[in-house]
Amino acid sequence: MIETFTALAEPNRLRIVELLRGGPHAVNAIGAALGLNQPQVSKHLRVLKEARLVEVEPRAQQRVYGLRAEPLRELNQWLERYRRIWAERADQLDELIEELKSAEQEDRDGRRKIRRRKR
Amino acid sequence: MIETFTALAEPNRLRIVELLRGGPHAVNAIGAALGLNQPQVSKHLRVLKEARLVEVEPRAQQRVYGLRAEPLRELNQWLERYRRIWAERADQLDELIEELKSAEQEDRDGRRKIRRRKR
DNA sequence: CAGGCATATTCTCCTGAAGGCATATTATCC
DNA sequence: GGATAATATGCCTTCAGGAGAATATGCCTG
Repeated sequence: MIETFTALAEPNRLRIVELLRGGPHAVNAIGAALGLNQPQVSKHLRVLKEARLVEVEPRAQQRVYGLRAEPLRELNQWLERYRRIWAERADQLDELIEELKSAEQEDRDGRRKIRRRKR
Repeated sequence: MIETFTALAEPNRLRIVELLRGGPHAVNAIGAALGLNQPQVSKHLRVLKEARLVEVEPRAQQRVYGLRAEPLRELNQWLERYRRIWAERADQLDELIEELKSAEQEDRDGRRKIRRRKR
């Protein structure tokens, strides 16, 4: 998971991935499309390959790179575990704020101190 | 998007996010749970906050951090655009390999050269 | 097999970011 | 207001990794 995030965190690498979304490309095509020189493209592709985000197919002297499904599926699964958070309309702390407001309400007729509860 | 990936690419930051999945935590609680000293926790939280992945709620002297939904939704949307790839059973290059096999088939009774097509 | 392509690798330089430690800041309690 | 707790910030050092240029490797054609 970390490796996937790391690979996608680099701007040019993300651009490469976005480009490959349209289908497999050869190295020089990627460089031409994104205005990168060839060695950097190869290096970025290496990282992406190690993260298993792309795979290669030799085509004469060219190497055609295409996206792999697996890490994207894993990313989806990871995100799935957070669905409870992003599917609900409110953020986590909104509920907490509600709690606080009720607490303040109770405090109306008492001391102004707020007790902590996290251990 | 890049900012989200960058924030999640750091191991300790990812651990913090995973921890916060269970609900909001105060800074010291995070440090205790993950074995990090306080300044690093604050710094990581700063990055996460700038990436809008977390938000703060003051609670007396403590700061309670909780996850925000928005970037996770954006991540889901981003991933959605790749659904065509990871939803299908095969990777991009598998189709290409099929093409190649047919091409070789044609070459059986001709020259052995393979024409490129990507410009 | 010589020559030319397409790609990969190596080396060096340099910037950015993470960790550790000390200190500043903010809020609470007495 | 002074002491204390919780957190944030600043400084320093270290290290990973990205860019550039040169070179190596592999493959094809004549």
